[in-house]
Amino acid sequence: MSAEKAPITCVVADDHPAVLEAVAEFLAQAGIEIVARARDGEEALERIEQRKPQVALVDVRMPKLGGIELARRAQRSVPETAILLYTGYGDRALLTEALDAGVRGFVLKEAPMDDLVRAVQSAAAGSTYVDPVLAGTLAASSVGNKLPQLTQRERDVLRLLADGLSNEEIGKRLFISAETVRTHVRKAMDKLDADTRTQAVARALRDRLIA
Amino acid sequence: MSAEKAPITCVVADDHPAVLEAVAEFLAQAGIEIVARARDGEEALERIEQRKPQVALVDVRMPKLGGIELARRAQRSVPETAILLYTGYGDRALLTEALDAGVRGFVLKEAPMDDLVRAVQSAAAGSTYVDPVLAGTLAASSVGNKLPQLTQRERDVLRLLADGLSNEEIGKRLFISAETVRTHVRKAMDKLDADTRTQAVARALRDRLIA
DNA sequence: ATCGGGATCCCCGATTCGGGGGACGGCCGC
DNA sequence: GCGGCCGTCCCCCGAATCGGGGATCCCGAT
Repeated sequence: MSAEKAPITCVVADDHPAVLEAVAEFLAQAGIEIVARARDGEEALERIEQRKPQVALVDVRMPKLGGIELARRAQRSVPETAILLYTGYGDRALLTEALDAGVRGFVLKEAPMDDLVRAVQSAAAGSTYVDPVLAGTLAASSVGNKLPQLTQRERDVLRLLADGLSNEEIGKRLFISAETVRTHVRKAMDKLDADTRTQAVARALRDRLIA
Repeated sequence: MSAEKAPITCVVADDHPAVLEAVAEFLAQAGIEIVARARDGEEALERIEQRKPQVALVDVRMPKLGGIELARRAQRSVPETAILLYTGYGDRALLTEALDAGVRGFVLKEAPMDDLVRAVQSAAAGSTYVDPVLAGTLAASSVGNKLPQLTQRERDVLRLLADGLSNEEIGKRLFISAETVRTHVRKAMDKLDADTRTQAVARALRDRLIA
């Protein structure tokens, strides 16, 4: 018994043609059956729902529908498909967000391509593959290093703060008093462990808590 | 006369193995001679200086040495090599910075791979290739929409500001007075057209003027 | 040689911020 | 039903910031 079991079925999605081709080609040569390719999130979701592959290897950043949201939806409609994220970088926010979106694995684009095969095989086998580098990040974040949870209101305020509005102006915009804005800002600063409102905004931006 | 002129020589550099393979493979099939491949900026620069290819297709973000800085150095040591940037996205900051770094072209990773060939050929022929999408951005930015140029000092100050330091603390850190810090902040605010220091930091972060 | 820009420093008055406190209603979960 | 979180609003006070001036020095470009 060697190469004669049914091949793993896989959908590949990436908005970069080069990546899409390379990945699909490589996996195919490794004996994995590429049942579909997609260039954006929506297309990927369609293909996954149509073909119900064992594995879907998707880019995180794609037009129309990002990898995370794609995973979230595919999780509901096609739970038997394991979603693997193919990402160029990994920060805690992405990691944790993807985790509870039901993602079954991470592969870094910097990693050797052989890792792709291992990841796909792991995912198909039901286990989870996480890139070693990301695993480190993950470990660090689970050892008490969880990133703060901002409320919607706090994000609203920080967002406007980042746009240069004063407390007063933000209050007018959100139909609340400047005092309340101050409260939100201070609570956000507290959560973000920031000494100044500016630092709070910078941290929120860097951690992608606000856009 | 068709396929029998000397092939264009090209170095390809990308830290993502998938991209590196795909691009090199594709260009090779298009009759372009790939004289070297590199996985990071330093390696790329070495290869370029050794092989002096007509074209070097390099990723913007690479370990050790980014594409822009690579272009800047290669421009001095090997001016006969045309540097093509292969980038996943294009914002004005990147575009303008790359332009005066001597970059000879841009290709988006989202673009069809055939564009790669055209870009390489254009670059080899001495002209400049810019991805249509980026060309749009470029046009928009040349119609008075140029993004601000911050001085090193201004970036330093904004950087520390983003870390929550006060003027006083920044001054201590940079061995200048808090008053001078204020001046830099105000000039940066001025350039960034920001109403508050917080907005200045947010804009600088978003436009990647500071990290 | 002049001119501009960058970096440095200073003063002022008005406003805002940071950090502390308290308060009230609503909603959700236990 | 009660505690806890969220969102809202208010007070005080000292410190910092804002926006507007002006000033000096040096270097590189013209």
